[in-house]
Parts: sequence; structure tokens; C-alpha cells
Amino acid sequence: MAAAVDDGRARREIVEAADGLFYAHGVNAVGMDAVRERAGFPLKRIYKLFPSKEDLVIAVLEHRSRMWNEGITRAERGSADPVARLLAVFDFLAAWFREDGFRGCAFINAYGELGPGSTRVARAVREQKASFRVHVADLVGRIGGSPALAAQLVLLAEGAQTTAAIAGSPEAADVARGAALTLIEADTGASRTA
Amino acid sequence: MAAAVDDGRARREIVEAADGLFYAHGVNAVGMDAVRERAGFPLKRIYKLFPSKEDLVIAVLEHRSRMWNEGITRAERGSADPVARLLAVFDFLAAWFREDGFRGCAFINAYGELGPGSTRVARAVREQKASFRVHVADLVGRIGGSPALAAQLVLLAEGAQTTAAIAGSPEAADVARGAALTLIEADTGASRTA
DNA sequence: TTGCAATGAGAACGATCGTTCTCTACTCTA
DNA sequence: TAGAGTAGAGAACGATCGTTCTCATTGCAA
Repeated sequence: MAAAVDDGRARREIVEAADGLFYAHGVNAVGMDAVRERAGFPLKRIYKLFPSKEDLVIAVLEHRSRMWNEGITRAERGSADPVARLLAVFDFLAAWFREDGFRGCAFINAYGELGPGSTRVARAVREQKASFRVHVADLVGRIGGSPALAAQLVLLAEGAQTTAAIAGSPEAADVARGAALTLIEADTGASRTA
Repeated sequence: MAAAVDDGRARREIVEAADGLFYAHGVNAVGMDAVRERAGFPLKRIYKLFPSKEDLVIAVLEHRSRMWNEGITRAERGSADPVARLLAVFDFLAAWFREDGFRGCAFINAYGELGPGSTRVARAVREQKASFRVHVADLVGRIGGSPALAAQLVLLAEGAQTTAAIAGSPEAADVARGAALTLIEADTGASRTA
């Protein structure tokens, strides 16, 4: 007895609808009724799949996390050189910052809005940031860079995201890329151009 | 006919009470009743001085902006060397990140929470970030650094704030300081130690 | 065909919040 | 001293939101 629309697809469509609304207006500013209207499923269905709004928020963050990982992976594809792959992260940011409706990092926004009141949201945000940190540290390790370099590059990526959002300056990604290259060269002693 | 407590002092105490609550729990999570209780003034008084909660939020952000500027100024005092003054910004961050109750940059948090819904909050946040950018650019100019260097240093400071908050790692300030020194040296060609 | 379980659409509930209003008490002026 | 204007304390209002409930409808099983 498959439902009119199977649960998997319903889940996906609800999460995508909620994601668009939460990201554009903030979580608190979006009522469940707005999610229902945009997703096209009755509240009952939504609450069966996501027992509370917090559950939906967590699902949205997990969805964002997958999208982020896929975007990074795609951006790095084609660059075998680890340095090029590191810099590709900033190219990815540059493209993202220029997308319509860019409004900063959804995780940072969610953390500022819900972090103090929701342990689960705070943890989800921390996990996403930690996984990015690990990814960068891995790439840095492959070029023989120090752990400090990895931490520095993460700061640049993080700062670029908030600066691009608040100042509305997508060039922040290019600024970060330039700084990253300088730091990589200084740390590894190699002189490269890219 | 001075009031029992004059308006100037009432304003200050209300703003400080609201600041503490907003920063710790987020703006939306704090009701005006909580502000009244902590500030010790009746709602009527509060609403006479701040016609709406948004006005109070703006006043809190302006207060934070003054505190930030004073903190930076104090941290830089005693360093005549512009490079040392640039690095003092990161020492200031390092001390701040280690304070009890540190929960990230209040402006970034407010922007994520209220930015999409309040033009005035968004503008206040943008202005604070812009004034910091100008300050850094000024210091960088004095050491003959390029405008790009100033933008890079701002990204580091911004990234350190969000990383320290989310990951709970105050060392982000020291990481940023190290990166700043490397970038300054690379940009100005001078080799310094600090 | 008849009964049952689940669905959909939306009303309803209970809580919370920003804001305003009421009413009492006080203070300063004439 | 009498009165007018204001302050204080808290109740009350209107709106919104997360969540649940109602009830008519539908698709399936026996």
C-alpha cells in the first residue's frame, strides 16, 4: 500500500521546501504553515515524517551538509594536484557567493539563531564544520603542510562566507583564495602559481 | 522634575540588560518581559525609551559597537608600531574568545537571526563590519601594505570569530594571528618576528 | 458490496510574545 | 493643601506559531 506519494519522495520535497524558506527568511520567521503550502503536503503528513519542527530543521541541515560535500567534491574533481584541490574550495565559494539568493552559510546562520536553544542544532552545525576541517586537513596533509596551515585555511573559508553574506561582497572568495595561496607557499616552501 | 532614575541611566541599564540576554539566548528567544525583569524597569518605561523591540535591538548593537571599538583601541594602546597594532587585534580576539559566556560575534548572530526580516538590523551589522574594515585598512596603509592585505586580515578575524564560537576553540585567534603575520610579511616583504 | 484504515484539508487549541491599557500611588506646582 | 500630571505594577489584548484534532473522503480487503 504505497501512499499517493511515497514517503521517501515526500521527505525529500518537504526538506527542500523547508530549506528554501529557512535559508531565505530564517527558521523562526517561517511557520510550519508556510512549509506546508510550499511543500504541498498536509501538516499531518509533515508531522508524521518529522515529529517536530526541530526534527525538520535537523533534516534540513543534514541535507545542506550533503549538498555542501557534493559541491566541494565536484569542484575538486579534475584537479589531481592537492594544491589545486585546496584552491578549488575557494573557487567553489566564489561561484556560490554569486548565486541568486546567497545569504551566507546556513550553518552559521542556524547556529546564531537556534544554537543557544537547541543542543541538536548546535551539534549538527559543529559536526558540519568539523567535517570540513577534517577534509581540509587531509588535503593539507597530502602536500606536506602543517596542521596549522589547515586551520588557517579553514578560517579564511569561514571568514569569506560571513563577509560575503554581510557585506554582500562575493569577491571575498577571491581574497581568501589569494591569502590561501600565500599561506600554502609560506608553509610548504614551494613557490607555485595558480 | 527628574524621574526617580534619570532617562540616561535607565537607557543604559536597559540596553545592558537586553544585551546580556540577547547575546546569551538570541533575540527571538528573549521576551520583553525578561528584559523588564533583568533591567528592573517597568515595561512602560522601556517602551517610552525604545518604542519597539527592534529599536532596543538597534540600541544594543550600537552599544556593542562602542564596546568593540573601545576594546580594539585599548588593545592597540601601547603599540606604536602599526604591525604590532594589527596583531594586537588578534590578541584582543584571543582574550575575548576566552571570556565566560563567549558565544561568537553578536553582529553575525543578529544578522543570521534578524537580517532577512529587519532592514535596520542588517544595516547596523553592515556598518559595524564596514567600520572594522576601514580601521584595518588604515593600519595596513600605514605599513605600506596593499588593500588586498587588509581584506585578507579582515577575513581572518571574521573567520576566527565564527570558528571560535561554533567549534568552541579560542585558539582560532592564535591561528589567525599566525596567518596574519605571514600575510603581512609576504605583502610588505619585511621579515619580522612577533 | 460493506466495513476499515488511512488520507487530506483545514479548524482548533494552548502557549507565547510584542504591545497597550488600567488603575493605583506618588510628586511637584500653584 | 488641592489637584494635575506622571510613574509603577501588572493585567489584558491581539496576533502568531507549533501542534493536535475533527471529519468528510478515499482506496482497499473480505
